[in-house]
Amino acid sequence: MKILMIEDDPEMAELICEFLERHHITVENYENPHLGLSALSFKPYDLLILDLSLPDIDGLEVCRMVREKSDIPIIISSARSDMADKSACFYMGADDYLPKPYNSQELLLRIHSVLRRYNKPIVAEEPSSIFMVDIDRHEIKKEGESIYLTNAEFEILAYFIKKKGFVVSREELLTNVSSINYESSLKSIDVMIGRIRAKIEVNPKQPRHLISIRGLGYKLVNE
Amino acid sequence: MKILMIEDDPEMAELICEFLERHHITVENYENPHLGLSALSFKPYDLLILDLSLPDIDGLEVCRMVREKSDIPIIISSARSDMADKSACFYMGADDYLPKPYNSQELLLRIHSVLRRYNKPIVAEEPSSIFMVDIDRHEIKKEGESIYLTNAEFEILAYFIKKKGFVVSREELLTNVSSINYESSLKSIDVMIGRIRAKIEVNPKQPRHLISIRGLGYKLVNE
DNA sequence: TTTCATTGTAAAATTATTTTACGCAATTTT
DNA sequence: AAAATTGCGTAAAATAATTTTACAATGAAA
Repeated sequence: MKILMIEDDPEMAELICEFLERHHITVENYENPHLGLSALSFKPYDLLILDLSLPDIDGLEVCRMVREKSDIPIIISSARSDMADKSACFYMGADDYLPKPYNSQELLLRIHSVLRRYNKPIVAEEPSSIFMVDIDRHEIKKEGESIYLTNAEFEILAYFIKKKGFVVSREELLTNVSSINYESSLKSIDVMIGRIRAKIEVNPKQPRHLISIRGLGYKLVNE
Repeated sequence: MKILMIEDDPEMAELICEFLERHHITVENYENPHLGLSALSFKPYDLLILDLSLPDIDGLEVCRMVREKSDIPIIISSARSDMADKSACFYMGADDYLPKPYNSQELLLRIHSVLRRYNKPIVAEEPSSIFMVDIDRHEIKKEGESIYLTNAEFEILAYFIKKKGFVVSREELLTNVSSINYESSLKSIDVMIGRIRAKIEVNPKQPRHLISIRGLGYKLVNE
């Protein structure tokens, strides 16, 4: 996560840098817009924080120039907080506008929100669960990969996932999973478990996820 | 340009409506969030303005529910202007946050800015959709290639695309797709699906996009 | 009115899923 | 160590849902 900043006030720049670095964001500041622009064309950045009141070129003009060459998310900050400027920024292709003075927390919030829009989540969510259910799409993913399951298989596995590792008895499945007939024999559960294993286990002979607990039933290890 | 608003204060709603209508924006307000939500699923809107302090459900919860089903741009307005709420909004997938009181001009600005972001898929938000609908041209393209579809076929497929991979039941299609007579038998849906498959699938016998979910309906895999 | 494309119906064919049955293997109990 | 229990894998049978087919109804355009 690396941010390019163009801000001519060294104190301000220092302040922001320190704050963001504390949040594990690398910031590179250029007090001179020309240098900043050339840095942008040579190195990859995730976001640009641009001050409006710059020496030499106007910030808006910088914004336009950036937007001509790059899709990078842009947050503009400015002491001039009048409406006209604001509109102009968006017109130039900025993604957010932050009137000075602002507190650092506010900036961080905007960074997150802008990045979210670009589908670049700052903190890659690390779900510790291997299996994730999407009821609406009738889909279960194992490590992000969607696995094809029949109705009963889907419901059974979803039930196990819901149970978070607790042992589930065959009776419990029979009564709680609607797509298996509750009058069926308990044996059919075994068959279905076998089929689910064939689909979710690397080596179905030595299951690592759907574990049988002799005499009790099965449990799911979802990690 | 049509906006859905969920705002329980009738005066406030009236004010905003009038202002926006003067700017040629159609606004439909629901004072009850449930009604608003259901409107959203039945009709197409360009943007949602959501009040946080609602009766019955919390605005944040409404936001989450909307975001689960839809990509619509969301602007949240609220009298509670604390940071926590603000972050929560963005976390729930809102696109902008507008603390009350605000003047109408400010709102209009936000609307434009949010819409601008959406129309400019700077980084393709939906990185790989195979099927794209162009309602105005009554056209659906598969990987850029426009495919000829009859009215009913078009609406059905468009409906699937809108649903983003969610399972759609035959009943749902019957009631939501206007060009199929809602008195028709559910079986006709299957026939139409078959016809659509013949047009969009490489091998209609082994569909890879319009997948049937036994006992539930169908879903579209749009990638 | 005729024609043509589209939509809807119904039955047959096909296919997928669930269930049962049974033999074998593994584990536990006696 | 033998017997009993429990779990596993396979295949066949039963069931149920989907797809295909052929054709009828509809409705808009010529």
